[in-house]
Amino acid sequence: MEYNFLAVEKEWRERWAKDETFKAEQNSTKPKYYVLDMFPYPSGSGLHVGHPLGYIASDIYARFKRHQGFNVLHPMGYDAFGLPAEQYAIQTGQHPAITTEENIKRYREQLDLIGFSFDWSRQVNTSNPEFYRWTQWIFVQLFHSWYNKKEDRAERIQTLIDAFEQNGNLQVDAASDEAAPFTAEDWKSFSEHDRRSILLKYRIAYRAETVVNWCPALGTVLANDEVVNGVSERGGHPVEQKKMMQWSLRISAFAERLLEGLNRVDWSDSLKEIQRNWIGKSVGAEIEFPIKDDVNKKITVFTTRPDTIFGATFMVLAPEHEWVKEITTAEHADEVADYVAYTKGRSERERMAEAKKITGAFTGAYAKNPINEQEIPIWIADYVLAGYGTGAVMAVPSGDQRDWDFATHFDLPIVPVIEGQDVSEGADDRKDGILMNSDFLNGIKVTDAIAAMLKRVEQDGIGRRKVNYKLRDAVFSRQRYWGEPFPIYYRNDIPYTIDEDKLPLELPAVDQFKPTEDGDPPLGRAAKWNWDNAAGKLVENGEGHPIELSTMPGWAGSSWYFLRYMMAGDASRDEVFVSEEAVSYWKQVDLYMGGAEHATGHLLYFRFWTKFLHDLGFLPFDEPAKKLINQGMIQAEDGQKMSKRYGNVVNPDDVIAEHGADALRLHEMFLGPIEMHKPWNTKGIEGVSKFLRKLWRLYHTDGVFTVSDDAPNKNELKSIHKCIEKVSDDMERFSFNTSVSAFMVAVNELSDLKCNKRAILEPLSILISCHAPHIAEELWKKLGHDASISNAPWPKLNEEYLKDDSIVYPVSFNGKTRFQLEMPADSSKDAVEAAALQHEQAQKWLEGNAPKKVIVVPGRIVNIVL
RNA sequence: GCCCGGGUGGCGGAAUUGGUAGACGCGCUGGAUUCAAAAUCCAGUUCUUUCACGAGAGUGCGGGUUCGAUUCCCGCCCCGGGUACCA
Repeated sequence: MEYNFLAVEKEWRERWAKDETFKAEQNSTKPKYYVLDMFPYPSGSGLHVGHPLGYIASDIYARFKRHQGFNVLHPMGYDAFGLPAEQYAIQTGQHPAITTEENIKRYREQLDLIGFSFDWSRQVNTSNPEFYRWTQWIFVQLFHSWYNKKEDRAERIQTLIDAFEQNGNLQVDAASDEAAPFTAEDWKSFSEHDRRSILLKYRIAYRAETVVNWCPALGTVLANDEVVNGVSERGGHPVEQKKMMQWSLRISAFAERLLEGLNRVDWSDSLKEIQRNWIGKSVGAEIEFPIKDDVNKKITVFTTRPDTIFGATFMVLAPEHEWVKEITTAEHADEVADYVAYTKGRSERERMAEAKKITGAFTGAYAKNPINEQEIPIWIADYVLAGYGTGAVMAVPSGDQRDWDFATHFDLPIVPVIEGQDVSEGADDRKDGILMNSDFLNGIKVTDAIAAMLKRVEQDGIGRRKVNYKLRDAVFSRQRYWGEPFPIYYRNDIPYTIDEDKLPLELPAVDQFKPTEDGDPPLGRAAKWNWDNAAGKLVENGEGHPIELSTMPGWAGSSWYFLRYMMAGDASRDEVFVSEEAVSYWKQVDLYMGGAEHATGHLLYFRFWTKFLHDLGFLPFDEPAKKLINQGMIQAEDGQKMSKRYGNVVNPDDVIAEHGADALRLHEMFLGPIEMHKPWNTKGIEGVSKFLRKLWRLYHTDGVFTVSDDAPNKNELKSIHKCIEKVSDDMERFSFNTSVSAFMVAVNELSDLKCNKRAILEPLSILISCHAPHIAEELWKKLGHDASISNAPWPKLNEEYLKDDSIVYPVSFNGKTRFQLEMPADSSKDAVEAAALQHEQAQKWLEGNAPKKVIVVPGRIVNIVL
């Protein structure tokens, strides 16, 4: 009988579910191993064959770790809040909870077919109140915390209040919005309203008027990583810049630690590099330039090259800079006002599209170079960003291309300050060389000149060393329905948190999912969306206090979900977001598998929340995932992206119906290295199907299961141990494509040897069981085992069996292989050399001459140099 | 522009520390089995040249180091990803 994959796979799916084979132990003396996949957003179109690629790879590794005796946590869940379900709801009136539920059901069916070793008892669903109760709870902690720069950690807001009561805010070094200075006496005299307003500037979850990416079509704000090329990532709608009052999270306070932590995790270099660039650290100085006609007024610039200050021939302010109006002379007032109006009217898209267009206006004012008193004109231009540094730069056209372009366009002087600097065709930003035209820095190397200038700036009191980061605080509110409600109500416009024991604050019913007529978010439609704090419950609108109408963004739940999986279904699940016992046993994720597209979104926020929760003492680690692998994308066979739009989607269900789940798993791995993008290949699956049938035949004679208990011979042992060595090594390197070929080699060899011996076939089925678990379980059962193969110990390599009696040496002349020479394995170097030179073929190449040199690498090669 | 990856047969890819380039699979060619097909099995398959034995070339291109380079170094070209006035 041929292998009936349909029956076998169904049988094992059911048995694994019934026996809870992959349930992680909660109290275990075994070492733990945590394998996590990025959980999917359950979309309406279901999974295509590209989606499970990473899940298959992580599943193989999870199974391998089980064979090695680890207590493996390998969970799965759903990132269920999100825009598509809401867009669908707006169009159809169908509640997103219902469509989400249906989509989850479909996802689960598809996932189950593939034979993953997930522990479903721990599944999470971010849109479930049982889960988002804790997302809201973490938000409450973020609200009641501040960032203490002196201690370099997040702390409870009470330590800040204590500090204010003792010394006011003068001695406090916090990551905060600008707050006017006050003393302890002042603080004590403030009203509650004033105190709360001040504290809001310090909270890690704070509210502030910020310039946000507003998407009118979606009716919401978007985070920077949700905007791609000036349009929304989802839907491709135009995005404009708008000033709005929004909730933000103070991730920028963690910038340095987010950067430093990258050195302690085993993530791909490219991913770390993306995050480093996104965080964008630059070390330099702030230097003050007094204004010529008002020396008390100083413009502060940020520069990473203070050594080039003698090349600063003009100064540029962002059009939004607070002093533009004040310093502009009457003569240039109209021109400057026109330019400011022009830049305001430009959308983000236009700005990006016209990035090369050089525009600007002269203010008529001059600044004094604080080092040499030279007067330089002050311009405004939108190539200087208001939101970065100080919103003003000293322009050094000889060393900065943007300044060079600007100077060339407006005919401003360009002064080289480094010997050999060529500024005829463009700026020359060399970081080596000797300074010139630079007064006391002349003749000094760039690196030393930077140090010397920093010292001078600090001595003269005209500036300070300064580190800037590109990383902006994360806008945390969305004007949408399908997200976590903020556990916040407003008393006199001041936000207050809802008591922790009253959470979750569940999403209210609304008649429609659109914004209100007044332009309020959909939650503005809820009839009962006010809070009575004394009673601790929702009340009719008009009573109590209004509740926040925005909801949290899609990445809220995914920033901490990995912790929730650690909680088994025990009682403490309702008491804490994650218990101390659970987190001290499971600790960090050991292997995280997911797409690189989350580099600047999820993966940054996930690290940020972990650091925050660590600071507050909830977690014994501050990096969530020790190792991370980015699986590549599977493209359609035509090389395009797999998408409904192109009609080139391959559904795993169809592949499984035709070839089985084991074949799908093997084929996806066999396509190539896990991190690489690669096209799907429908034909290629025949190869792995054939392999599975051949494997089956190894255990069967004329369709009847036949295995012998005879002792294996040398060749058989060598074959299986070669496979053990190769596959064990491949597992540790996540090289799952090469292990598939190792299985094929072993099965081909054992078929040739007509081997049906238990001592060989038992370890073989264990080796294959991570990749092709269904067939392996069935063979294991036929071999007489009652228990699942998934806990069978991994076969042990015995190197004795790999050794050969003889070695075939390739003999090359001048590096070109000419013939083979078989020698006993224990032959000495000299014996190999002598045999090679005496070989009849050697004579032909030597042509009677003596070789110049003979190189013998024992066990490897012989090279004869003529 | 800048920063990361990558470039190997008709195709996907292998070669882990510098040591026989092309494992394994797909495709293709020929054969066995079969009434026929499916399935299975056997042989071949980098290119050029040769009836063949063999010989020559060959890992994007050009140089270098080395007895020996897909692997290390220098300079270019192309493809993919990230980022974009971040001073």
